[in-house]
Amino acid sequence: MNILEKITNELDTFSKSERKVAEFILSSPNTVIHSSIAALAKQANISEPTVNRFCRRLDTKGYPDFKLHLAQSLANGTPYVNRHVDENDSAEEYMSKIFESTMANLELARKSLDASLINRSVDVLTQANKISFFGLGASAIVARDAQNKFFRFNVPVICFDDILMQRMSAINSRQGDVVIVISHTGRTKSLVEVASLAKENDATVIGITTKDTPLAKECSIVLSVDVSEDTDLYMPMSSRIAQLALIDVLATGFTLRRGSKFRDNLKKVKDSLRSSRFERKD
Amino acid sequence: MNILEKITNELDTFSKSERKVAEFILSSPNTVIHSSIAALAKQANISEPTVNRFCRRLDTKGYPDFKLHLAQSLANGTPYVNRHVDENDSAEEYMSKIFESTMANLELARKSLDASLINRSVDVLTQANKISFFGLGASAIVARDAQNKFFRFNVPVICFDDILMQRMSAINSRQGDVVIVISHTGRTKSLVEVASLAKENDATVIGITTKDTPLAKECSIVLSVDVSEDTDLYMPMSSRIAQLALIDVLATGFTLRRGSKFRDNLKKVKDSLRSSRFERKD
DNA sequence: CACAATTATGAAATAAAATTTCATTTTTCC
DNA sequence: GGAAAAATGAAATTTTATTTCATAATTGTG
Repeated sequence: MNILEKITNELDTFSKSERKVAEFILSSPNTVIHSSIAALAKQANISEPTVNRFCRRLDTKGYPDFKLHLAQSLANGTPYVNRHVDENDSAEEYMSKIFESTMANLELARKSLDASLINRSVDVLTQANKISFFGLGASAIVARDAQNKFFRFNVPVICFDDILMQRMSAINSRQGDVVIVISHTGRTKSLVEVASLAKENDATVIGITTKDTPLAKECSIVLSVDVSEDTDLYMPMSSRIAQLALIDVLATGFTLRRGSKFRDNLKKVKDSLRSSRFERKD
Repeated sequence: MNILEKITNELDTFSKSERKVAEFILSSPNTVIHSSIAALAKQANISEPTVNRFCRRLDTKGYPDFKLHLAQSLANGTPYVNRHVDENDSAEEYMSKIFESTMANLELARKSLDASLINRSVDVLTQANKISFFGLGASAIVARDAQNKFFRFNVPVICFDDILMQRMSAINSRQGDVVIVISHTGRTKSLVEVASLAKENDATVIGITTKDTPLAKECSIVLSVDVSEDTDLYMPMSSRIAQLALIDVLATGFTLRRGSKFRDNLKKVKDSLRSSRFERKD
C-alpha cells in the first residue's frame, strides 16, 4: 500500500511526537526523501530516535527503508494520498486525481489479468471465422473500439450495441465463431442471456468482465479486469479504460501471432487515410 | 528519466568495473534497493568506491540517492526499460508493455494539459445551451463516450460520427452552443472544416487534439493531449485513452461546478439501471 | 614496443548517518 | 496524588557511505 495513505490512515494511532513527524512528512514528502534522519528530526522538532521509531511502526526496517517506500509512493503514476475528488478541488487537483487514479487502476487491472488466458484468447481469435463484440452503455464504446481495431485485420467482425441485434446475432452463431461480451458489472441481464445463447450455439464466448459474476459463469474464457470500485463515481471511468487497454493487448497479440507480413497490411490500412488529412510540414 | 533506462543507454560508456555494477543492478534491481553499498560491491565483485563513482556518474548524489531513484523507477506504474512490443514477446510481456506504456502516456498527457484551460472549458460547458461532440475513427468512440457521460447531466448533448451530420449540425450552431471536436492528429480535413463552420456560426469550439495542428488553429480553446507518437503502432492506442481520461476530467469538473444537489441526480440516473441487472449477493 | 600520461580501481581512513541504550520526562489510570 | 506505563531525547555505539591516496591497468605517442 502507498505509504502516504498508510500514514494518513494511522494518524490517530500515533503519539504526539510521532504525529509531528507524520504531519511534516505529509506536508512535504519530496523534501523528506532527500533529508537525513537528523535533518528531518530538526525540522519536525523532535529527536532522531522518534523518527526511527515512527518508521518501524509503519513496518519498515528503519529510516532508509522508509525513505525507499516513500520514494516509491511519490514515483510517477503512483496515486498519492487521497485519490478521491473533493468538492473544493481546483481544476489542477481534480485533473491530477483523475489521471492518477486511472493509472493506478490500470496497474490493478494488469495485475488481475492472466497472461495464459490472454494467450488462449488470442489463439481463439486468430482462428475465428467471425468475431462479434457486444456491449451496452459504456461498454458499447469498448465494443466499437474493438471493432475498429479488429476490422483492420481483414477478418469478419461485427459489433452491436442494440440488445435485439445482439440476440439475433448470438442465435445465429456457430462453431468457430468468437463472441466477446463486455460488461464491467457482469450483471446486465440481457448481456448474460446473449452470452448464454451464443454458447448454446457453439460459439466460443470470451467475457471481458469482473470475475465471479453471472456473466463470467456463461463464458468459455473470462478475462477478468479488476478496478477499484469507488473510483467510478456515478459514471464508468477507470473500468472502461482498463477494458480498452485489454482490447489493445488482444489486438497486439493478434498482430504478433500473424507475423510481420501481416503488419505490412496494417500499414496499408493506415496509409489509406492519408488523402483525407492535411499534410504535415515537418 | 527512468534510471534503469539510463543505465541501459549508457552501458557502453562505462568502464569495465562500472559495467559489472550496471549489469548486476539491471539483473536484480529489486535486490539492490535493499542492499548496502558493501553488499552490492561484494555481489558485483568490485569495490565500494567503484559503486559510489558509478552512482555519481548517473547524476545522483551518491549511493543512497541512487537507491531512491532506483526505487522510483521500480515503483508501480513506472514503465521499465523497453516499452516497445517485440516480435517474440510472450503474452505476459506484451501485456505488461502495453499497460505500462498506456500509463506512461497518461502521465505525459496529464503534464501537457493546462489546468486553466480545463477550467475555462468547464465554465463554457456549464453555461452551454447545447453541447456537441464530433469525432471520426477512434475519436468517434471518444465522442460517444463523452455523450454517454454528459447526457446524464440532463443537458442537450449530441454526438455525430458521420461527416455529413457533423457539417449540418455545425452550420446550425449558434452563440451559446459548445462544439467539442476530437482528433488526435488534428489533420483530418473534414473535421477541421466542421470546426471552422461551427466557429463561423458563433459556437465555442473546444478542440481535443495535438497543439499546433490545423484543427488547433480553428478552435476557441485547445485542450492539447500529448502522447508519445511511436506507441500507437498502426492503430490508435494511448491517444484515445488519454482523450477519454480528459473527458472524465471535464465531466468531473462539470459535476463539481454544479454542486452536490446535482450529484444526487446522477445517482438517480445510475439507480435507474438497477432493474436491468442481476442482484448482488453480498 | 617501450614508456609516459591518463584513467581506473581498491585498501584504508575518515566522515556521515542511523540505531541502540538508557536516563528523564510525560501521561495514564487507580 | 502517586505508582506504573509509555513516550521521549541525549549520548554512545554501530552501521554505512565517502574520501583520500597509493597502485594497477589502459591508452596514446614516438
